Amino acid sequence: MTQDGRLLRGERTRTAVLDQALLLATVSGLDGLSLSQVADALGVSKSGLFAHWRSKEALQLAVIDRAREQWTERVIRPALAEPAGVRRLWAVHDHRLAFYESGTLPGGCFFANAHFEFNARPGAMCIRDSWMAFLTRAAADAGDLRDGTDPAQLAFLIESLGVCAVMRPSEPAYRHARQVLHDHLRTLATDPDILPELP
Amino acid sequence: MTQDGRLLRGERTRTAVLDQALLLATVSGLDGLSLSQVADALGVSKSGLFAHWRSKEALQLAVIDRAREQWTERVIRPALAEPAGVRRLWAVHDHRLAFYESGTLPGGCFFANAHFEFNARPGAMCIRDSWMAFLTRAAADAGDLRDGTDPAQLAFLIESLGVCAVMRPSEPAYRHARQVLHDHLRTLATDPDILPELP
DNA sequence: AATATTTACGACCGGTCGGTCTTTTTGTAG
DNA sequence: CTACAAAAAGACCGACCGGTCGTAAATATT
Repeated sequence: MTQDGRLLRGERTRTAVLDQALLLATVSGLDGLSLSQVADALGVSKSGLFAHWRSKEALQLAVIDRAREQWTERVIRPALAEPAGVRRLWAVHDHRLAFYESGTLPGGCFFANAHFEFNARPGAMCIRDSWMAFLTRAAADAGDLRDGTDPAQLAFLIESLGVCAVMRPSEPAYRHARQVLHDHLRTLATDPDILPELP
Repeated sequence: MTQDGRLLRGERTRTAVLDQALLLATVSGLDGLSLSQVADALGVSKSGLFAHWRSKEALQLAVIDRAREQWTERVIRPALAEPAGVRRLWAVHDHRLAFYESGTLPGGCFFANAHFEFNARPGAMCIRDSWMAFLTRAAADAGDLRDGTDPAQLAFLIESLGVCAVMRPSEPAYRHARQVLHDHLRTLATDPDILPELP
């Protein structure tokens, strides 16, 4: 670990800028994000940002990386702590909704927003591919599902409910998103009772 | 009907501008839409647009109205042609996906895009409320569903699958979106055989 | 104390934005 | 042909955008 106060200061502002930019990006969009807005919100000068990122695009890429780290820590890691199968599938869904409910990002979900922002533009989102692959893998690795269950189809359902819930964050939406998948998993699981009960 | 050639010409360009603006709005976003882009794409001057709409906001509102008309004609009206109940619920889902598949709007779904664009900003989308109300009503009016079926929950599932399908338009996504709801409706319907078979 | 390095700032640039104003073109009617 | 009205064009404005450059302040090294 470095002890240089200059580098420490730089690292501090760098993370502060990234956090602020991530917040603003979920509100104004990754493209609608303005360097002036980010700088003003933190009380720093706009030109100072260029000492850390050579262009707006570089900052955008850093923001994406930051969002991915956050997603991994808040959703994927807790799910991997559960045993593979129906419990892990439920955990990933539940932690995802809990992350949305926490209000960490005022704009809901960074990736959903970004996906809809760029869905018709070149160089689209490749991140979501790995996310869907993760869900599909989690469904395929579930040995406690009835034979004939289509992993891709189940992954699609889980993703659907999550996206729609964050689309209009409200108590009924989160409740429905949980209820539908809970019911569905109970019909698919060979032993439905290993699922935690809904509150 | 007016016969004045001047007014006819104005009406023609007005609809042409609205069509173009709707296309661009699904790509760049309703806010990211630029009057210069719209004008250039049609080979007209930017200032000429202000003869029809006094501001960008007025044009945006007109675009929203246009999108709503299109949605009504392509999705809601064909669904209302079906008898109330499980068949109508299926029709609204199927026609919606077919509209997405037609590629009419390069950006997928205007309303989904707009919703994610403004979900964290004041004066958010009120249109989606009436859409969800329509879905919920269609589910509540279904007399051919098993007792105990929650209309709001079923509407949430239908909306989820539609949104997720347009999120990444692909053959598997559309297939999954149809398969999941088809299976689900068959388990809910008192007479599953009135549902049209999937190809 | 002097020097080098890293962070941060203020002034400034070209370009695009939404919007205004004046003028020209296009079509109707007397 | 003239008078008039609607539509469209063109020049132009202030504001904001991403980005550059020279410089000052803070920190470390010698």
